[in-house]
Amino acid sequence: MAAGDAMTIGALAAAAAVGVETIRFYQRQGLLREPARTYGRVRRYGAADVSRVRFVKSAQRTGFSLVEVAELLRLDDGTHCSDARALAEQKLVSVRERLEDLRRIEGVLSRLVRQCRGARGTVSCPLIASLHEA
Amino acid sequence: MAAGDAMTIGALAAAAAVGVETIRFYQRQGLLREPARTYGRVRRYGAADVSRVRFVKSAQRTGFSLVEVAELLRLDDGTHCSDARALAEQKLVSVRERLEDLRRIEGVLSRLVRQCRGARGTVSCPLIASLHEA
DNA sequence: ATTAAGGCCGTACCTAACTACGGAGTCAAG
DNA sequence: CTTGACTCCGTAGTTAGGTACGGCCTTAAT
Repeated sequence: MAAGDAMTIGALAAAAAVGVETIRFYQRQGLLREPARTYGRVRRYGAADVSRVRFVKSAQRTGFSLVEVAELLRLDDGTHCSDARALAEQKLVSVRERLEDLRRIEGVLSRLVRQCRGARGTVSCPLIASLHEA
Repeated sequence: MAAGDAMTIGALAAAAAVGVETIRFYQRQGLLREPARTYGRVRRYGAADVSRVRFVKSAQRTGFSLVEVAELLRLDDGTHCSDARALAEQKLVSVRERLEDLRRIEGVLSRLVRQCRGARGTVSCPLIASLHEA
């Protein structure tokens, strides 16, 4: 089936590499317009819908939540670059915070593993002991 | 109230800096033993329970899930250091994976923000455009 | 005309770690 | 012996992002 202008929900899902239920879910979330239907009430999608779903997935990979993706989609007319940038800057701050957290955890964990490796004959496990103290 | 051996659930929660409901939740999860009760069926906790809740919180800050914390508590008798270490090594792997993801996101996001800042007079927003492409 | 594949819908379920609620019972102080 | 703070319990709700189900309907090909 061509990704032209008469795709079923299954074809759209395949074209965008997501599940059918994901499309229905995005619809409920307002991330995707309700498409035209056949007389039998079957949804018909077009190429623009494929782009839109791909945009959502791409934005997700870049760290945006679905609520933020919805916001980005609202700003997607070229005239709101500074608004979009503000959203990205905010996101960057929170990403950096999570990054710091994770780096701290990585540091603690790798130190503990190292101590455990060299702990032959120690009375108690350094890892467990450290969790009791902190 | 002293943190001795006749604490109510509220006193334990305060001593460990968590909510009362959190204690009940940990109980249901098997992270905390069911304590002795008064004749009126009110729970009575001791100092050991404070330590245990603090251990849980400490392990959580170190990146372990509650299921993993339960495992660590099972290993907490000094004779299972290599098991505990294996758990920590596994966790370290997943933490490093998340770190890589987050670093990638940070890179993409900071590049996009930079591009947006210098995008005076560009036709379309570099941030939005990039999400359409990727 | 039949049939198989796929679409329709509402609703429930999933993980994780809590958090909230409500009506009844308990406890300690005064 | 009353009052008010606290605790009891089971159950339901929260967030995020889906995933699954099941009974019926539409569509396309044979």
